[in-house]
Amino acid sequence: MKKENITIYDIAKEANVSPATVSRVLTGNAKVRPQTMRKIVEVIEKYNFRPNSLARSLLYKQSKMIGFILPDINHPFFSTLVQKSEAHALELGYTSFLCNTMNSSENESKYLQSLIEKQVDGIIYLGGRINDTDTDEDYAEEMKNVMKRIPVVFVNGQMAGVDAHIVRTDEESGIIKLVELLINLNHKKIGFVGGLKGISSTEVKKSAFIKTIKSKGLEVKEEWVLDGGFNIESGEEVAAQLLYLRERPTAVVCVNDLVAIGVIKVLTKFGLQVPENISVVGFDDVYLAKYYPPGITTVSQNYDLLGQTAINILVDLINEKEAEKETVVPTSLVLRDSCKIYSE
Amino acid sequence: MKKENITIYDIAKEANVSPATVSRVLTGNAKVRPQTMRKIVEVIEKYNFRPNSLARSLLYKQSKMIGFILPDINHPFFSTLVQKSEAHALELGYTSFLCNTMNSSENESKYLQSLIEKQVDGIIYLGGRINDTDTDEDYAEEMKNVMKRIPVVFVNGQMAGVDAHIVRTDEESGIIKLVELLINLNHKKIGFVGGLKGISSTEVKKSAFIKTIKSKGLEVKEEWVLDGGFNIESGEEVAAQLLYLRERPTAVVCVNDLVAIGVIKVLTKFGLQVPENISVVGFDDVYLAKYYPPGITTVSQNYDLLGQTAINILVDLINEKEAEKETVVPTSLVLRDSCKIYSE
DNA sequence: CTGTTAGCGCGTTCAC
DNA sequence: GTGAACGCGCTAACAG
Repeated sequence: MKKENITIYDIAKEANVSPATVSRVLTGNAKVRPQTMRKIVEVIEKYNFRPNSLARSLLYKQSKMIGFILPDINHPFFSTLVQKSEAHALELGYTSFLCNTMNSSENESKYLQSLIEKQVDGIIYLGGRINDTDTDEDYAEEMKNVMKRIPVVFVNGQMAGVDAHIVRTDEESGIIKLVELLINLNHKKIGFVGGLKGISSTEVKKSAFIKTIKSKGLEVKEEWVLDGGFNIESGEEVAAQLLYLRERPTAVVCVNDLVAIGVIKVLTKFGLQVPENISVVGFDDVYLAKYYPPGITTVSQNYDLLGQTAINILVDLINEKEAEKETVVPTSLVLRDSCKIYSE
Repeated sequence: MKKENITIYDIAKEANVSPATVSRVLTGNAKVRPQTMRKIVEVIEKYNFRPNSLARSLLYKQSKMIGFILPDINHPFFSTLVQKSEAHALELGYTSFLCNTMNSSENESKYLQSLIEKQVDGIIYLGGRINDTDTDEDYAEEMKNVMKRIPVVFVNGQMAGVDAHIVRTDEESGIIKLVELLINLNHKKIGFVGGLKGISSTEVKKSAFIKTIKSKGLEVKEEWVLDGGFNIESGEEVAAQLLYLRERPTAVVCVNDLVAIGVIKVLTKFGLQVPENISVVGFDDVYLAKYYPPGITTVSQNYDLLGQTAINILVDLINEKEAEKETVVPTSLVLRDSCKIYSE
């Protein structure tokens, strides 16, 4: 089990210098005579020596690692966001630790503990309990405890009573853009489908939807507002419900692109063409949205900006600099072919 | 910058015991009087103390971390595989470090060094240079150096001259199943599209394709075998080429599902219905394959088994147990609606 | 059952 | 410009 590691002592001995000198060439923190330096570098390369970052972190009290907490890396929204964030973190000298909670609060707690033990310098919270509208007391307590020791940034989430730094997509204005688009396209019967009660993103979107519809003097039919979930299956189920309706909406806003895909799939299957017979729009601009026929009109999350901002704020916090308490990242409308002008 | 960490010394002092005793209750490696134990646990909870795993790893010479090297977490094949593998690793007590190389060999080298410095116990190589058919000398050398210190498992890849433990999907038999299916459906003009020359997966699949076609007494037309890449865009481009042909194949085997999606998209756009006018099959059984209309017939990679096997072998190597040098994971045909019987 | 001590690998004083 | 010594937080070994 015990690995025989090469250490600076071995290097020092072979190069006839002290470990301290080896350390100096490693860090570059002090001057070393070129000749000595050359010799040391030579030995280092000979043995392919790499300093043990564990030891270094122990000493510095800095691990140069950040933890990511997210529900599921398999969801394109998260995989894209993670990829962008991670790349930016790497540029800033941080490596990333991914924690897929698989929507289990238990896992979430375990991972949180694990990240603390691993001495990560900060945590990016992409999803999980920060998405619940009703904050669980115990979780909030746990979160506060974590935050006492480690800087945390919430992305698109929040917790009641937890005073965290937040970076969030402007979901409200995104939905408004979508609804206004549909209204401008002459739609008067518009539905909102997918998402779950109690998940903040759903609530934010839904109320933005209702507000906009009403402000335009249109009606929000209860049967056109259908809960579901966030994946393709949810969209399929919700579409089935849509089909049962005596009076169907002429356009549907979906909580995200995956739901939109599910909706389009089932609607099409049963003979309702999108956008000819019904318009459907999504949210997120997942890469699929572009490819799924007919191409889904949606709102882009601005992954790059969202990820970079989150990392920048976290790093500022790590370095004990001031940072914006709440940053709102704008969205942009992406026009594709899943909606069209409504005409009787 | 310096964080004031709570240590076992603080706990020990407060509980009027020695650090060693605190350590004993932490590890459970020795008996402690219940009364003492209770007191210690109490103090630990009071301060919400967590042991520093960096220090522990330094001592044990084991980090309980594994590194994953992969091209891009945003590709559903990798995100699924990672998710399955990671979950299994976690069950075995290992946490995972993801390294997205973004198809850059430079990043790959950097990450490799970083993983060594971080003292990961093992590395799972999901993709990157192990997918090249022509092995670069320097990379092979670097890899061998890494493997001298850390166990490595290659998933669906290999390097000439590098004697690694390998877990791989039986791509050959997968392709054979696909081609035989098409032939049984009466197709006589079959193409193979996507993938890149010099990438082993492509070469394996392509030669399995050619072999099978020939063994059935059919012809392999050169213009029906088109290189491309591995994403949806590649599929689109390749489909455009297909459209130019005077004589088109009646069925196309794609190097993977994403390419199949791109192909179907463009073909459909230009009026060729799938499967009515042309049959298209993919590979991987990415979750999209199920949803992308008309539902793509493909070969499933058996992600669970692939991931678990890789982790099991790696962990065996870490524990210096014997392990299979090469494990082949079977595939299974997934029938959906993107191909049908050919009739003149 | 419990305390003392040493050392994992490294970097940073402080002398020289 | 270089070396000796200490300490980061933890646990195993050895006494008691």
